[in-house]
Amino acid sequence: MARTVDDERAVARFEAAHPFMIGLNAVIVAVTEETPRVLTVRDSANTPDGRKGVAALPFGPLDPERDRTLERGVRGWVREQTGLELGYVEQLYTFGDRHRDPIEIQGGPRMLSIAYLALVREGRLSGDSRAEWLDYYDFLPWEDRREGPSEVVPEEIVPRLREWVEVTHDRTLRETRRERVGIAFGLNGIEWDGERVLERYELMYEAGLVAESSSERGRFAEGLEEGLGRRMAIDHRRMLATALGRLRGKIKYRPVVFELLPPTFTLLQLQRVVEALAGVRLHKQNFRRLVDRGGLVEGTGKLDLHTGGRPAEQFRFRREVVKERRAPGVGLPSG
Amino acid sequence: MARTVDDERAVARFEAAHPFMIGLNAVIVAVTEETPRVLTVRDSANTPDGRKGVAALPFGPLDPERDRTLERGVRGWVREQTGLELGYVEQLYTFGDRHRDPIEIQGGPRMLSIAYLALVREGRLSGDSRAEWLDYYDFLPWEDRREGPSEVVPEEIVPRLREWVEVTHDRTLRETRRERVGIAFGLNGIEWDGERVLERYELMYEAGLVAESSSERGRFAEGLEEGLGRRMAIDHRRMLATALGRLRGKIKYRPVVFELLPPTFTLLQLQRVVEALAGVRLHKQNFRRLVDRGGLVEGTGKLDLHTGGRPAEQFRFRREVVKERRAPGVGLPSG
DNA sequence: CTATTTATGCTCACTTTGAGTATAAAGGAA
DNA sequence: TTCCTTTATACTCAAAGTGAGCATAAATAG
Repeated sequence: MARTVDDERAVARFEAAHPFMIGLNAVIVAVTEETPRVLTVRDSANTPDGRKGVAALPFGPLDPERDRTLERGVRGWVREQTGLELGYVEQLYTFGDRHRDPIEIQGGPRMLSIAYLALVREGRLSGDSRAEWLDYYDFLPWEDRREGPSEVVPEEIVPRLREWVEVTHDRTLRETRRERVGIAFGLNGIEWDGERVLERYELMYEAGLVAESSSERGRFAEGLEEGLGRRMAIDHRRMLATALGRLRGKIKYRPVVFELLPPTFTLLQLQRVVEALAGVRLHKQNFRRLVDRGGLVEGTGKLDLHTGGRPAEQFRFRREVVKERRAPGVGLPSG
Repeated sequence: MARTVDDERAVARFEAAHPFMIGLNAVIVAVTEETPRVLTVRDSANTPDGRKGVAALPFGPLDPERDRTLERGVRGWVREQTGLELGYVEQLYTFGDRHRDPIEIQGGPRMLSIAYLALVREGRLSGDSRAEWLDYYDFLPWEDRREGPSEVVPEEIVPRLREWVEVTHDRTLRETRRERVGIAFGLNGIEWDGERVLERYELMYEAGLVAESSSERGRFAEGLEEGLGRRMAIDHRRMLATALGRLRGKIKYRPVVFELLPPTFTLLQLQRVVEALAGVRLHKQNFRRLVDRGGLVEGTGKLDLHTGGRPAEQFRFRREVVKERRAPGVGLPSG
């Protein structure tokens, strides 16, 4: 083991270290009609009571023999498990805190998961398909504000979080929490920021408002038997939150939406997909001005007659835009 | 090992898998006067010839016993190795491709590195300091365009890359490469994009223009004994490139620059730090309009008399801005 | 034929940007 | 002291970009 920065102590500790297990997780996103979806599998390991099994993200081990790169590893077993061929793939985050998985406590090796974000056009699943497409917002309902702010925020989340803040003994910590809640949920004059998905989830997790919070969910969850939103295995919902936040940011400056659309589409279809991800409604005329003045799309001349009104022209993505503009995304104005 | 998504084959392969070694790397950035710096250590393991040792990023193993979270791990051994107490820390990327380290080929366990980005005010180093602050742009000279585009781009880099493109046999691959070069280096009408740091480095790596490219550097490197820019251990320069790209992006929408500045500073000092990172000069009057109209800073009333001209007011960062604006960064206009 | 629905073109006020001009307040040199 | 150089800071102005909405076009369902 010559590889290191010749720090003797480090080398020694390194070699003595327990082995790790490396898992690869994928948050695979598609949008059908107007609902964002995520590909899930059933994890019965985490429901000892023999019920159907909680939803989990597709998961696979990194096979050091086969997978020359991490990304190939992800693509490989997603193909095996679901028959899906991934297009756009990007590394999201590496989760490695101890005790992410309750079962790990019992002395097994430390578990590390590298999460990836993938975008696909929803397709039929093959493979040993225990895989299933589920509605993304079932897991994070408060993130969908297309029909206005979700009532669960003022009615359930904010009051409970406020209480959680108030009973914090340490003064500094209390103020920090108050500030975090305000920023994350857009209180006292602050605007709701669609990208702060993870901050919102983490606050709810810390306050015990989601089912994944450790067994003692505490008093703030009174009346929330199942917690808020649908639960997922281990810390997979945190990955979901991370992915959504990243995607909402990325959409603004890179033309990634097109990965989710068929080769040709109407401008309204495009808009609906963006809205589905961003979780807000957009102004139609301005949206179309943005995308075609920005050179993101070009008309094909063909019409889509199934719009329910005047036929819409079909457009396609202009790949060349990447060479022309600095940040060719779809800006997300207010509404 | 109950943890998994009940895929028998996966479980089996998982348990049979070789152990991995997990390393933590930190790209620790500071800005002194007007030069961005990175904290490095010497890695003699990679220079068998007994010379001084190539520059490397501070490196440490993840200690599963001690480090409850990855971030604590990074903070911990940076403290030990350099005496530095890190402030702002963010996870950058996980590098896990096989044979990142040439030495690994000889059959050792697979090596995975999780890289972090940290921002600090440059300080004195303690600890067993083999650590040293070096100029960031020594490693990526072409990224500094404050005095205009670096001549090395048109004189050395682009001609060699063009040749590399031209001799590509496969037609599709050749076109892809041509396009990549154009986008990354701002050719044929495309604008130079400061954030594409990694894309530029990877092209140069692939074409064999940097010393880290595998032993056979090939004909495009003729006359470049040492490769372009100063070399680093293993794939650390790739981490440097990743970090700079990320930082250049982040600076625009999060107030991270202030992590690099003293508590109070003049607007010109602030501007110089931003310019140092962005690698471009900015328009002074517009820059100051941006930061104070954006509510990023507030005057302290005190003056700095050592400006060399009229005294400048000293400002401080307005922490509250985070609660008010959606993207409180310093936009980076052209010049 | 008409009401309804979606598509698409265009206006208008307002804000943000890019680029300068002009003036102020230090120190140093003549 | 006066002038010259240097940096700070206030303002102007045109061009480009945004948020909102009005108006017209072209389908379909009764």
